[in-house]
Amino acid sequence: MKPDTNGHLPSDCRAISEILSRIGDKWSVLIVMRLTDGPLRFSKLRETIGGISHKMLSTTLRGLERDGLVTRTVYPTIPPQVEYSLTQLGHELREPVNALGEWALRNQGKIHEARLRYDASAIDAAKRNLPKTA
Amino acid sequence: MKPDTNGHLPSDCRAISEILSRIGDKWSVLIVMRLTDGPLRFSKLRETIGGISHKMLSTTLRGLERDGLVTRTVYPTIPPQVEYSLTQLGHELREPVNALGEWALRNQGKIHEARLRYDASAIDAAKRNLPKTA
DNA sequence: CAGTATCCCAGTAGATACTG
DNA sequence: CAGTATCTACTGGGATACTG
Repeated sequence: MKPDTNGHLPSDCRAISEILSRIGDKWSVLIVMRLTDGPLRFSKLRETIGGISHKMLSTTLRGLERDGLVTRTVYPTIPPQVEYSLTQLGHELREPVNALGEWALRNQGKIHEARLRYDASAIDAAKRNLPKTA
Repeated sequence: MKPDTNGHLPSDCRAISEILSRIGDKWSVLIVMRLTDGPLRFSKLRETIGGISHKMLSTTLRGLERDGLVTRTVYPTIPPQVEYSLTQLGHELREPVNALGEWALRNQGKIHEARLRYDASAIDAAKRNLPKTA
């Protein structure tokens, strides 16, 4: 296999792709970020992340736990208490994710402008195709 | 709004989440990586990325173009030729994506192990619940 | 060659209700 | 409180066929 200009093999792209499909879903990153400052209980986690359903929080947490990014601790009290916290691996993940986040923050304006431009020209194109309707 | 330990606001998390949902799909990153070394034509792009359907390549490229990450250039030859290349923004995106990729590469072993552990204990738990069946 | 449109299946996520 | 199960709606993505 021939490395590209960055010394990356094609197979590396697959690895990137794989990890992205793992954390690229709607909630994983949000959960990891929320656990940055310390452990949180299920319900607290759900509060602080707006808009996540009971089911999705449960499902996503199990996925993160399975991949060793999050630890689940059950306190056998009544009513039961369950705490979630980041593992070492989970904490380490935050670094590249933050890098991506900073890129996003830095460039969200440009992306927004690009979209406006694109959508505007798409409308123009549509008008050229449908000059007389309405 | 209160910054977390990294000086990030909760709204930043949304921005991260948003960009991730943009590039976190199955193909975007793969396409960006393939365009690293220079422009490629539609069919060439499709060849080098294994397994992508005609439709998805088209759809994903349009999305990347809309966000200003990719440029589409049409050469009015017969048969028509269309070249895709990264914009400046597209090239800049590669940096944080590579960082994530390197994290993925570095830790894929750990993740794999964590999964094996998790799955093994899940099976054990299942066995405890179903001791006599089969 | 490049791209769009249509059809269709499968996986995903929400709402709701129930259990330990 | 934490979590699972079910049912349903929506969407993503593949196959195919057609157009500039």
